[in-house]
Amino acid sequence: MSEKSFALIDCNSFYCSCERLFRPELEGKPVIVLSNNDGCAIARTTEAKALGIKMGDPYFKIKRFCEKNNVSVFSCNFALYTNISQRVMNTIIRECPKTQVYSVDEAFADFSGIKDKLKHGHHLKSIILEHVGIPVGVGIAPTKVLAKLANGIAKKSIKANGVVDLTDPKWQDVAMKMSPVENIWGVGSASALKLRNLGIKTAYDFKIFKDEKLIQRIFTKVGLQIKHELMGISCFPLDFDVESKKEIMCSRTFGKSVITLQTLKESIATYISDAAEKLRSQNSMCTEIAVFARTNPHTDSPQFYLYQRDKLNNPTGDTRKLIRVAFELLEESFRDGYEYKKAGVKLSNFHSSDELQIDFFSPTDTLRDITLMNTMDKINSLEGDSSIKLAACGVDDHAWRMNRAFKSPRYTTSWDELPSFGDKVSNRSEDSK
DNA sequence: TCTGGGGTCCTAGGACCC
DNA sequence: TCTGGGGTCCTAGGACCC
Repeated sequence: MSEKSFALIDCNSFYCSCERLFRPELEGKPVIVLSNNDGCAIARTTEAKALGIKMGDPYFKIKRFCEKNNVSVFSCNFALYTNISQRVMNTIIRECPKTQVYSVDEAFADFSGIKDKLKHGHHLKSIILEHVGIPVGVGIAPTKVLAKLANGIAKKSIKANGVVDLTDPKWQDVAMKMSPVENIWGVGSASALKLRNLGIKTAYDFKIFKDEKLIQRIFTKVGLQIKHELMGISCFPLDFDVESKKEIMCSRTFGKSVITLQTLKESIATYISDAAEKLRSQNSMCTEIAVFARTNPHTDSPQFYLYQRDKLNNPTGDTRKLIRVAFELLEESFRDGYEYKKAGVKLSNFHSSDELQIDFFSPTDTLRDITLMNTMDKINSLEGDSSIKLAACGVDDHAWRMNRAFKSPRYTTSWDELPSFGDKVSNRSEDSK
């Protein structure tokens, strides 16, 4: 049996490259793509990176700079990116049937048994460019972590011309000595700091570090697996079942703050509709639903994080039912007087479903009509009562993750502790201008 | 002073990824 | 004025059971 081998194919500045497909004249020029509501930069070409534009830079802060430096700026178009992504992935899968689609712009292909891996990598790269028009980098190695490392070099090195093969352990060591621990896939800032405190500065230092028990204790099982992957021992096999999500979330930041329950409800109804559609498309039903909304963390105002979740007695993928529960949860925790800046829903705890959907209320158009009609009554009239109990007000990993700012003392989840807004907002009944 | 023990399930918290 | 939107996994500790 031949040695295991993985190729990581990663699209260059993917969203920007998608936009460039339709604007070829932007080749070689700085381009960025903005998030929802044109909030911040979420993709930059190398030219834009070279200008110093950072991932997540708020657009209003760099707008002037972009104008001055002729940076082309695009609002995001996820429908387009998803479509282009599928074309890229299909092209890869045609060439390498054993491929794990890892994210919208990345895939791991099984390169085991391929004789001239470097040549095959170049072939993939050119065929994707030719068929879809998207430039990619290819990193080849015996483990995923090393393939990731190879990919990083492939994108940076001019000599590599987009493809790097780290099959040879000698080259692995060379690459690892060049790579600071922060660059290892799976090592974030918290772990990097701890590793540096242990005197581990490069990927190579980590590879040759002797005390595995210590690594396991400090960085858990995953940390040790990463170390083993650096040593050439594959711990993360290809996973072909990435289609099936375990959680489905839909959330948005609002352009303007939302103050009324009714406006919040309309958003939540839309999010549920989108999430439920995804749920059904993977033949799942959920038994847990969460609703959340938060105030704007980028201000000095008192912060509030509304969060409610509930378990459903019976699994469902029915939009109506989910909306009704979501509305109950929302009403239960809605606080008048707060300016909500972001809201969302999360469906989880899935059961597989064979029967599907005949009864399921899915067409988004119909739902839009309903939300536009602006009434909970309409929803209620669609089906009988629901006697679902409300969960206690709580916080979960999601709340924590939403924004670290919420860890600060100004963040409260207990209604009794809510700061008083006084006259400032008490008369407000419309959503803010 | 002494104060069962073992097992399972669930959740919050922490870390990481794109 | 204006600050993204998704995901996954692991572990400790509490609740609960016998």
